[in-house]
Amino acid sequence: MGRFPDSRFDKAADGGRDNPRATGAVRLSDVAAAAGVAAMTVSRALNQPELVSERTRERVQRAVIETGYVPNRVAGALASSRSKMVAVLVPTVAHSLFADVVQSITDTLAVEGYQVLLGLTGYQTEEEAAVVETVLSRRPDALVVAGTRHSEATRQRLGAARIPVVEIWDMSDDPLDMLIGFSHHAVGEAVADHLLGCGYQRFGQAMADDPRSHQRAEGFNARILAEQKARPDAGIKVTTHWAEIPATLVGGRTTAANVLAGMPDCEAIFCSSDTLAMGVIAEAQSRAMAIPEALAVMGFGDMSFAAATWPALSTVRIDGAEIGRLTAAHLLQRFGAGSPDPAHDIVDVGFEIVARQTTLSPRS
Amino acid sequence: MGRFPDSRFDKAADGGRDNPRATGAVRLSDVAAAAGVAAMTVSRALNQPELVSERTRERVQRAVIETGYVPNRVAGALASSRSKMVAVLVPTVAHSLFADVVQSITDTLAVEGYQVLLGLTGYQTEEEAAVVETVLSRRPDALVVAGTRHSEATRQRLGAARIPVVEIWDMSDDPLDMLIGFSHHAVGEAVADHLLGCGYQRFGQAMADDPRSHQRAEGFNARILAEQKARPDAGIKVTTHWAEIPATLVGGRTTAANVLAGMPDCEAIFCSSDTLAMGVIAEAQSRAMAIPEALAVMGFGDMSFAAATWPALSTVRIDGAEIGRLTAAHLLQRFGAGSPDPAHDIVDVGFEIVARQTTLSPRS
DNA sequence: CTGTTAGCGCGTTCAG
DNA sequence: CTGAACGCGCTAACAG
Repeated sequence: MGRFPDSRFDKAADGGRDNPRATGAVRLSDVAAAAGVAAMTVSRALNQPELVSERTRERVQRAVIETGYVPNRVAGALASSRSKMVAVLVPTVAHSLFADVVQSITDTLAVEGYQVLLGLTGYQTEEEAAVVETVLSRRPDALVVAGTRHSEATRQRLGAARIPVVEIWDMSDDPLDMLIGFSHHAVGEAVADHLLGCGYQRFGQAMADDPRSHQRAEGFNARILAEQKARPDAGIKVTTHWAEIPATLVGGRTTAANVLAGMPDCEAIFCSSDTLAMGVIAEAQSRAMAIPEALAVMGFGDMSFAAATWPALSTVRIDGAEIGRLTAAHLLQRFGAGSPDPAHDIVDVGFEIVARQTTLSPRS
Repeated sequence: MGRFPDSRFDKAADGGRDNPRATGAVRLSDVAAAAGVAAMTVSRALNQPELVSERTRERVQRAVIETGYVPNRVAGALASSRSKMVAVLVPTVAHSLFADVVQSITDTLAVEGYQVLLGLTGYQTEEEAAVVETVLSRRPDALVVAGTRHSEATRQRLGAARIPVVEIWDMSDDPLDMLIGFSHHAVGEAVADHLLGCGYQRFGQAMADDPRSHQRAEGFNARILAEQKARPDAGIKVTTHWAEIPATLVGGRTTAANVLAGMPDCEAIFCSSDTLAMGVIAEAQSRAMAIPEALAVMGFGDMSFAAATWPALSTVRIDGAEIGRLTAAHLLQRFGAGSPDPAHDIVDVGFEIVARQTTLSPRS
């Protein structure tokens, strides 16, 4: 009582209601009374209208509007053990890649009446464990998590939760449950192959210092080194520089400067994200280096904007929106809301240069 | 039963538990039994440890680990009518401005044990109404909403919800409850004053077609037109072009092209967001127009990255993170977690060029 | 400091 | 097609 200074938070100030209660909110039974039916009938009229006669349905709807009833899904969730919430765990939402994922999942689930419970894990496994626990305490109906590297505690909790779990944005031989992702190592390889195919020989990397960027860098380097061995006299070389996370334009610019300081004749720079690529491009512009004539820039993420801006910019494209949509579709399928078409178990994540399919593998 | 094809979703397959139940999850009473105490004691040991003797507390903690108990906050929320959730409603999360807000609020609330229920409203009042209703059905403890223009239905529901409501990112003479914002009209005016002060005379605007950008454009135009009247022979002119939402780099580039087509001698362009500004800069670069010598670019949002990239780029800066932190701080204060310092009712939203304070005005 | 009782508001189940 | 009883898992309020 009186936790808040102003009267609107005093529960006693419930106004002219007949039966003032703790929350002061309109309940199902209030609507039922107004409509002259049982509470259960109101519940049905709202959730399974087809089971209720049209006449009662109308009376209920009128009563709902009259009373200003807003269903209490907390109670509903407890009674039915279905929360209509999906937890979405991403490292950060302040990065366009993940922001797009969250946007897309949210939009898609909203259509089916699901809501998103957001969990931001940072890039640390430890923090993820804490977020997983809090999030699971809300009993979401499903959980989407970016990344496949989890602490043992997280794996256990996620297993015990007995809900569909979808790992996205990475590859794994041992998925927790379902997986919609791709190999970042393969992305790096594909980028290297592409650039080698273009005839470039002196490469720089401007990579964010996060686990998945490291994988892309490794894939890239592996291919470059292999080519060095295959053609030892071709003058192929590569240098890698790291940008602090979160990746920013400034970070991209600084890292580009570092790359060019160490390798002034660098021909092409591979960046771990679109944001960094923009920074690299900025640095190039400020040095009056034409793109891509003097310096080719390779991004990662949905760089359609950059591609349109600098037409010659090559880009590995992963459509975050599309990943989101697929994710949601699969979740819904598991919920029984979609068609159980087995063909949907094969997912093309939408690479432009790299195209790789992953299989949904429900835990046995 | 059997809604899911694989057995892990069959509730009967509860395994070797002594007392298989609907959800199959460990309950408070299970922990209580394991610890040899009453359920209530476990609840207290977890939520108000200071009220429990150290010895029982330890026994409980051991039992929690043993059983792998994850609290059910759905039940907790129903019983206590405190959900420990804060709803955050923004038009989109696929825009750096709002993504930063969400990131910041989430981080800050997490420290106090609150979680974010995300609601994406699009830019439409109508959609907002629907999102408000669904979100309120989860009974959040508070609600943060971007913008001050709401439908009548929304205003009513928000009022009836009897929770703290914080409007952010805009100004209003008639706030629903609390308000942490600023006037977009004033931002436009300040930008115009700044550019006029720099001696520019021929202005373009590249604005996103959303309500708040319109306000900034109006403020800008109002000042420019006033100056025109004051100095009719100074050759001051202005042209405004709109970019489709969501704002993209490509949109910025296209809009810049439109501006320059209609006003080839344009000296300065005011953009409604950092993203559009980046696109305008790109277009300028591709035309070999030096920035800011040939064309000055003015952004809006946290363009610290761009400022570092193009040092001469002027920018009205609103620190999204800071807004978030303030917002959260105020929420927590209302929750009783912060000090009820009345000085906190005055908030500086952190403009660099425009500095304006707003007052928190709890509804009477 | 600990335990007991009685709901929170709704959905499930089974009768009518 | 509609209704009544019961319980989801937890916490408020009180009693010891």
